[in-house]
Amino acid sequence: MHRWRETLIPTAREAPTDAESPSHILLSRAGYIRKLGSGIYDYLPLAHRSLQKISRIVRDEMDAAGASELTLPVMLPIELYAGTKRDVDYGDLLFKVTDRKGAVSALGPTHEEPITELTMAGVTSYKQLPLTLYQVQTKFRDEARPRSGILRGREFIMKDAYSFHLNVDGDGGLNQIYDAMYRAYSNIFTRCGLSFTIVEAESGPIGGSASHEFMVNAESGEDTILKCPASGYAANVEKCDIGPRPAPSKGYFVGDPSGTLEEVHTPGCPGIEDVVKFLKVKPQHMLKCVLFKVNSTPEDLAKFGEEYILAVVRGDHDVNEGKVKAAAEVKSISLADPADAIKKGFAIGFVSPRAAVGKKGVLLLVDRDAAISFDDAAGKAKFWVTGGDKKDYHVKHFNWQRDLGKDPTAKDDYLLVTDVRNAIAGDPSPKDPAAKLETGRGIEVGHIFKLGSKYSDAMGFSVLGPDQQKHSVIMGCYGIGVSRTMAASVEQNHDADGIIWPAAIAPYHALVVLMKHDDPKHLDAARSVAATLAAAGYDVLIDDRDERPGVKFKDADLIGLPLRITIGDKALEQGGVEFKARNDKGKGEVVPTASIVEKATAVLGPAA
RNA sequence: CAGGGUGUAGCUCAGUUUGGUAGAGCGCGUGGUUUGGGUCCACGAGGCCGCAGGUUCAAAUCCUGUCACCCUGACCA
Repeated sequence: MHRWRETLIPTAREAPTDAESPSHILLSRAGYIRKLGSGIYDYLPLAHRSLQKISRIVRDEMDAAGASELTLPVMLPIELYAGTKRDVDYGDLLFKVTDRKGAVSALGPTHEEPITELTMAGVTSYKQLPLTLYQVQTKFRDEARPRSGILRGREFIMKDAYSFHLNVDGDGGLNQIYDAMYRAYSNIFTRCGLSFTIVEAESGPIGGSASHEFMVNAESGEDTILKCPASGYAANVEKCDIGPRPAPSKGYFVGDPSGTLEEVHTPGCPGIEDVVKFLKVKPQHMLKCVLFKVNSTPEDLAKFGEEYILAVVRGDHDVNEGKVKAAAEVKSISLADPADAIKKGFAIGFVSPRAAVGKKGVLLLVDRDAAISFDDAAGKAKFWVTGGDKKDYHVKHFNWQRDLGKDPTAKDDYLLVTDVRNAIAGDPSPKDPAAKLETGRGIEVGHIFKLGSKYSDAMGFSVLGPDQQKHSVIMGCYGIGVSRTMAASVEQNHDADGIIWPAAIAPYHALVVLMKHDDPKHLDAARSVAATLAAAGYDVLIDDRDERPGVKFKDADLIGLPLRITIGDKALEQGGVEFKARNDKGKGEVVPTASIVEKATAVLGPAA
């Protein structure tokens, strides 16, 4: 039981100018967080309590899943990351500090290397596996652009877990623990009282094969997720496959032109949107051409020379980098540097599929929806607008067969029709072609990976198996953004007046509001109600400030505790207190003091 | 990293064009008033005008440099 005047809850009418997302605005206004630098925040007492509650649930479920908590250093010798080349792969994302001797340390962004380094020292036999270790700790990442308050900070609290196995399958194998973590994560976010979606995901620079993301459903989320209503399939847009799309009746690329190829002057219109406005065409009649450079190894570079990929999708679609990589069968690509590309003869901003023809080492990948000439739906030739391949020019009536500069229907290693775009709402589901994908937005709060032996191989971690042979240790890793979960909850659960906490992660369960902070009768009633609730296992904050009722009610809504109990003359005269749940619209009801715990339990659920 | 923008009181912002004693609202303190949804009144405290140079009799204001922060994109658990 705490009293408002004894703690620090600096509520404010106005949010800092730089706060834009709901969680940033509300957590700032309600006195939970304060910015100290770009992506660096103070967690004030209320935030601290909420974070502790989330952490407690996380620890509870991790322990139940057989994981053991430990604490690794935050400051790590850079050599540890050099060994797995992640000092390069992570690049500027890695914070570095230099000591007085000039030795460089990284501030841990995630701990695959140090946990492997630790484990390989003590684990030498398959008999010691499987092993799952975790920690809850502040992580550091020098984000290119921190944003949205604590949703993407440079310093944040994360639970990271790592598992070690002899095998992928079977008892004690990676798959078994991965599934256990999957269940633990589901339990964690369910217990936190959040609405979430589990999606298939790309594994990113951490690497590995399978991975799932746990997304808190929120319109303000940065990630787009797609769901199949029939099969239950859900995936991040970065990963989402598209079900079979019917080929055009005449075949890909086949069909007569819609008219004479016409060059049009489009000054200062490199983007699809600019052209759409300028020429008054619809984006679905444009071919969007995106140029990627293959990041070759020195060996590949010597063998194949510089390689480019030109991905073509319809103007209203987006290119999916992962699909481009997969289709081209290369490991790493990046958007071509414009200056570089222009030197190579690509008029960036005004590129058409023709730009890929007649150059060495350029692969042309055409999305199925872009590779048509006869529009079956419209029953006539498809009208295409695309780049003019010189600055400030586009062309109308582009026809694949007539204008590409080579026969697109001929078999050709450098031209491929495939799926290279992001899935959108309405696309056929990959798991049930009859069903249509639906979209939603989410905030990634958890991510689980099957790493395989990427790190153990890089660091030489193997154990002796029952067959007397050395085996690379198989790993999995599992992260939860603890501070991000707190912010995501606010993004998902708030209204115009403030935060609405799920009971499980609210800093306190109940706020006891004293109408007259200096009236002994009120004080006694407040203490007695608070003590009763505390005895029942609930956390209580008493607003004992010398403020007018309006201020207290506004602040109560703002800080968002699930239950508000008001001690005032009105209710006291009726022999009770006023009881109101944060998500109730009304003004509350008077309940007898004796039934407070019962009423509270109905709103909050049983005390933890 | 590219483009755009902002740094003045704890917070939100005027003042900069045209150089001349540092301003408002909220918040804070004191006194009064009010007392169930951000009362009202009076008085008061609070500023290295991001930092460093320069121009000038005089710089928040003009010039140069620099740092920090924000937005869009690129990138990203």
